[in-house]
Amino acid sequence: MPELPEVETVRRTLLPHILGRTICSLLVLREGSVAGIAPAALEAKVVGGLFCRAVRRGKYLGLILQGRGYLVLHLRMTGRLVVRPASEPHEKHLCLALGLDDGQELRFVDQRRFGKVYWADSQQGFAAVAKVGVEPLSAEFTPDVLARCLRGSRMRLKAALLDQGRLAGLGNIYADESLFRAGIHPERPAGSLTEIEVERLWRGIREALTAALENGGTTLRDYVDGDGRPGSNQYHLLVYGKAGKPCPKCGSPLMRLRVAGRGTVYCPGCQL
DNA sequence: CGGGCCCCCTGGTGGC
DNA sequence: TGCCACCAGGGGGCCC
Repeated sequence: MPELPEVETVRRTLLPHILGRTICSLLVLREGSVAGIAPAALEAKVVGGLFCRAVRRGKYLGLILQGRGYLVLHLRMTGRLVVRPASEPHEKHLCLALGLDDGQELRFVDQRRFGKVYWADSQQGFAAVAKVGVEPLSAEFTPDVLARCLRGSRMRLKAALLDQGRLAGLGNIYADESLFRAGIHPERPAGSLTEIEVERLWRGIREALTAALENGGTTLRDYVDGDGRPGSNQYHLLVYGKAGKPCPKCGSPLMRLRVAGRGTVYCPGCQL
């Protein structure tokens, strides 16, 4: 499940494959994967365009075509971006293929079909598609900013962390990892944290995301980077997917809850 | 405002 | 071996 560290890793690893390349063709195999624009209109926007930059906001990836706009992607659960020679057979769940001027294809493959491709004509358009809150790895994200994200909210804390309009890019894995690192219970009312707890949560979020980024993301099943390589952060997770196993801090069994419709793992001894 | 549920969707798992 | 219910979840929509 690509969250911020995975999408950022894709951005960094994909860039060398597409930078300076011109798009020669667009093949839409699954119209449902294209949102907000008709496939023919998207074709007119992208064919002839040159990749000059790639940006990320939360879990949204923006591949910038010089003087044209943003090819925006959201990978959702199982979306993958792969670069393959155009001569290679299509993947089973291929949704969209961009022919490049070096004989390669940039392919959007998505087994579960939740992923979406959008088009934005401008930076403002990109911001309107990728309408998310503060970037947790930016300098702008301070404990004070986190406090403002949570202040006055009676939502359960984990639900607030998953709310992309508040913080950009946390999904189920890193929400659990951040809360464990901070030692705070996922069901605490978001607005009930003390200043000290907000500071701990701020650090927990930063550390969980930074570690994941250093490890090239978490590969549980489907996620691979722009080179087709899995990440290794799954070997460094502290609690996600480890219900019943001993807590890495205190040894008591990790417990499982359902919060905001998501499976949630936490330590009843450490997270208060 | 927030919680709960459904939907989109496929493949893996476990029960019988 | 096969069939089937169930589960995983990002995000949007809907109702209460």
